[in-house]
Amino acid sequence: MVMKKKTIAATRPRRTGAETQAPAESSDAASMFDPVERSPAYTKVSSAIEHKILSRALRDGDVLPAELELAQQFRVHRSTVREALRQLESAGLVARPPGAKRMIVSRPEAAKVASGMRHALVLHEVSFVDVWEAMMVIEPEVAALAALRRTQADLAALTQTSEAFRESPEGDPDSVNIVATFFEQLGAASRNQVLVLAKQSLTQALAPSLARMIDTVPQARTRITDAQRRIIVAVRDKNADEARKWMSKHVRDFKRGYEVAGISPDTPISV
Amino acid sequence: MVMKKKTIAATRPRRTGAETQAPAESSDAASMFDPVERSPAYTKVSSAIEHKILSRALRDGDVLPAELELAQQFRVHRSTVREALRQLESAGLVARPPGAKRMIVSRPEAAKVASGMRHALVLHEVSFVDVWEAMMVIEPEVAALAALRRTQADLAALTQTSEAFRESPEGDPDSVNIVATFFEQLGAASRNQVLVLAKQSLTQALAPSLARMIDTVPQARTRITDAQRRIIVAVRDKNADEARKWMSKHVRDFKRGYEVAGISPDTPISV
DNA sequence: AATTGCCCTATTGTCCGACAGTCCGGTTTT
DNA sequence: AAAACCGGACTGTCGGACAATAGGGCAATT
Repeated sequence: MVMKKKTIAATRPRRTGAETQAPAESSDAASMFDPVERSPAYTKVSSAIEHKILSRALRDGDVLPAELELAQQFRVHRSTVREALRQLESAGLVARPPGAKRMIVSRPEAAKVASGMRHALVLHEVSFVDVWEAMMVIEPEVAALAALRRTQADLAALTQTSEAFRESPEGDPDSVNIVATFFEQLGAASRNQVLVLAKQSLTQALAPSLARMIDTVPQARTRITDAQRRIIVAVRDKNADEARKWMSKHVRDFKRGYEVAGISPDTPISV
Repeated sequence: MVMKKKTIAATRPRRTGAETQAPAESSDAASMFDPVERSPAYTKVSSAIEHKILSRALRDGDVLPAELELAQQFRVHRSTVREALRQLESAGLVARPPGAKRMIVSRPEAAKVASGMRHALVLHEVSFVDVWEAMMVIEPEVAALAALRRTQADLAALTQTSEAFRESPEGDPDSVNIVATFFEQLGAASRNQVLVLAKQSLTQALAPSLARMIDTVPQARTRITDAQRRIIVAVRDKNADEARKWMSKHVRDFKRGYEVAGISPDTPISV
């Protein structure tokens, strides 16, 4: 167990070196050689594992081998494995159940993906209208689908959420979350995971400024309550057109609210 | 070395045990204590940096301090910093320009976000119809927006791409990429970053199976060519309704293609 | 029998220290 | 001035260490 390490270090072909000077003697505009891809070991390790996960050789819930064992299998140092694991962890492909030692393979949750998208939106200084526009595209259709596919349980959940919103006190900072939940449940009722994923990012991105809006515009609460009620009725009656129509109004109202609140539609969304 | 552990074990409040029996004598279902949050240092470091980036104290293009310096500032070991950096790297918040030493702050590219979403879709075994349904929701509207907002350059790009597709040889494995490019450019023309992000994931997710479909169904190529032509005309004329209509047909055709190719709509999309 | 206390082992989180390979900017040589 | 050279600053990776803890097993206790 002592000499193994030496052997490895000697075997390992100090990765770089012969690559940098190649381009010097290429003919002209069209280069003769493609830049050689030099990727650090931690990337190699992480993509190896990632591949196993995506190809479902490792399935959701499987326990990953211990770091040391991985290190031995890949013939790299444990630190290297750990760096790889951090990549996968932040991608949501592996996770550690609270208070567990080993990592398990997991599929990225909607919230995780959404937050990645939210980061992108924030950093690209996407404006409120852009998000709103996307909502105008997606939400009404989702509502329509939900109306067609909802189960009794979906309906109950929606009703309860709407109830909760109606009863939430005036300045309750939690109100927005309830509104978000309503959207989320509608997504769930649409039985389309893809749309749910896309939607969630939007609501997440919008939430902070929406909160301010609701607190500023007095009519906001009643308008939201009203829209929710209409949507619920449409969903209950499996009336896709109505659902679409009211969701459309509902989302459109958001923009109105922003205008009334004096928030410019071009304000970039923020954290 | 023997009694140290004893002391520790005694001090440590055996977390799990305490929780499980708490509900026994508590008033009812709600447990009395929240689980204490224990997060490793690498997470703390990475969220500290993440926060600085999202709040734009660190802006796109800024060079991060060297690992050693970060380690000193955070008072942790360099390895710990590196683990944190890997997290940020895989989130796309920092990146290293090819052949550069220091890391720079960057905003997650559309492709990055899209691939995160694609992972999620694959692992959740989302079926082809789900993706297709989402496309049916998004793409026509994007086309409509594109028609309204396209510039001359957008139009040129679209035309060129469509041209490229028409000229691509029969079994060319690159054909799908050209189709994808067409969608992407249309997204760009819509001037809505949010929709672009959402779209891209869908096209990415669909691409592999789409490739098979195109190769299997003989009529596919002409139908695609035709649809593209119509869409381009509509976009040229700034005719939103026509653009929407033809994009709708175009996407619907995909499903038809799958049916003809004998691919079940419930096939989960794969890598 | 169920609970509690104690110990051991496998593993993780973190740290130290080291070194080769490479990038970069300045210096010397041609 | 262009080319070759050089030393410092960093990164990538490694070897090695150690404390803390999750998980089990075993024994003492209720």
